[in-house]
Amino acid sequence: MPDSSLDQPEGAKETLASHVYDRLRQDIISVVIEPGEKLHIRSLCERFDVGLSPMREALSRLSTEGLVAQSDHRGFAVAPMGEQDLVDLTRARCWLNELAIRKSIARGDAAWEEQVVLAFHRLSRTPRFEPGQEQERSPKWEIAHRNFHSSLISASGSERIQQYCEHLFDSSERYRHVGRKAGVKGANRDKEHRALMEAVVARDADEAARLITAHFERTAELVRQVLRELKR
Amino acid sequence: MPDSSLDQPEGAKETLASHVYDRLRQDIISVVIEPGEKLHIRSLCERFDVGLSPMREALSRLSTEGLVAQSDHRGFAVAPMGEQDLVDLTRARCWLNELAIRKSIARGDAAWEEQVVLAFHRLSRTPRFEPGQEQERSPKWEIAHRNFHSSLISASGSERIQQYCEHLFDSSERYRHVGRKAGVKGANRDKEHRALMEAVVARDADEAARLITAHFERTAELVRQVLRELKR
DNA sequence: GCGGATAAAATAATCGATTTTCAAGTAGAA
DNA sequence: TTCTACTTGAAAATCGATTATTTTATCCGC
Repeated sequence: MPDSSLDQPEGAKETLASHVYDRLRQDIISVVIEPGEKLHIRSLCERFDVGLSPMREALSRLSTEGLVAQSDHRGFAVAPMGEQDLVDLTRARCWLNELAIRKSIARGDAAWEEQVVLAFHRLSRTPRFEPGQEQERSPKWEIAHRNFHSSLISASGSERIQQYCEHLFDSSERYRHVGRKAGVKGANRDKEHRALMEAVVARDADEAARLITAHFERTAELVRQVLRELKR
Repeated sequence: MPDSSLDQPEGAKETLASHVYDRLRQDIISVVIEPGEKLHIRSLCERFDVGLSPMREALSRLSTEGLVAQSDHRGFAVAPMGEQDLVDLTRARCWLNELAIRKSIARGDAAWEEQVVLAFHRLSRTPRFEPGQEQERSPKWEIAHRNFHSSLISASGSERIQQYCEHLFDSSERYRHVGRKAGVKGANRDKEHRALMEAVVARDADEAARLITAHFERTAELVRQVLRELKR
């Protein structure tokens, strides 16, 4: 029985805990659940139709990851979001990705270069929205976007650095979703991606570093404005 | 209220899960449990005298942290160690700490400087070994050591970057313990720490970056040799 | 003897009842 | 009225039994 990702992607193999972890994680990142919201275990169990143990395990994992805040004997809550946190996150993201892309350009071979070009191509060919629903971003686009950014730094020479970058990417995704919900458009995102790809092909580390930082800071700036308005 | 790690770390407040997490974590970092060793839940429950749920929760947290490897339906095992992993880890550590110390020197104020000086002083005043047992490193020294390295990067401007650095520090601690067990001496470690402190006070970013990288690479080199011999 | 299928044992994952803990609300005293 | 001590209800944490899965052992047919 090959698991067909159509009917039951979370079919037979995975553990319930893993499954529920993925689902809850997605809900938090997509801001389906509000930041700061209390996570009552019982309600979650009901919602996902599992027992306490797997639910608890999922929450534990998410809490070491920083998406959920845990305090002993007082349960779990979705990690709060705020302007200060966004500043912290954006800095870490800029610095780490700049570092990683420089190292990648220095160490990456032709195969890496091709990987970046390919990832860019796929991203540019993926529509940002599903033909039906214009307000929800296409999951396919999100995956392609993720892959593109991942490819840029995949030759850095340290698996861990990449892991950290991906972790930061996911954390940012939460903020991007807040922006999207408020109607912020990433207007010339495509152009920025193209420029990044071209800098890689040209092996221009300084330019790539400049671009990636600008790319992140521009997005963060848009979200910051939304956060300011929400607070009022 | 500094933690009373002497009398009763497992006071009244913590949950069992948190407590057992701390204990197991320490055992893994100190290489009391061999890398790669299978972690049979039942045995662990017996060992720490808790039920399955808290044990499972502790293991879950450790697995997102990377100290324990989890595979669905096949249980948990201590994360393996190897030369390749050490290379990856050391690179990440050098790059991230260099970055963080540069940012700290650029942004840190006088208070930060004083903090570094103080942390160094305390470290230099802490004996590396407990007067009785010469082969086990003093926990107090380890804490002071950790604090010193933490202080160096505490003005970087991003909480997350610091968290990553501390995470890497802990991962390295495992390798250092392997070295220590094999009788490797960190001969002029003290001198290196002093030089780092002085570079900070002199606000010499290039020198500090050079020193921190050298510091990590030297330690890694010693451990690498031990790993080579163990493999044979 | 060897390889593949089947059965048995071991171990992980899950559930739901039970225990423990926290905190909001209430009553009594100053 | 205000403060403290007690009560009580809600929620989290834990346990041990049960279920599902993997791994090991065994048995036949070749």
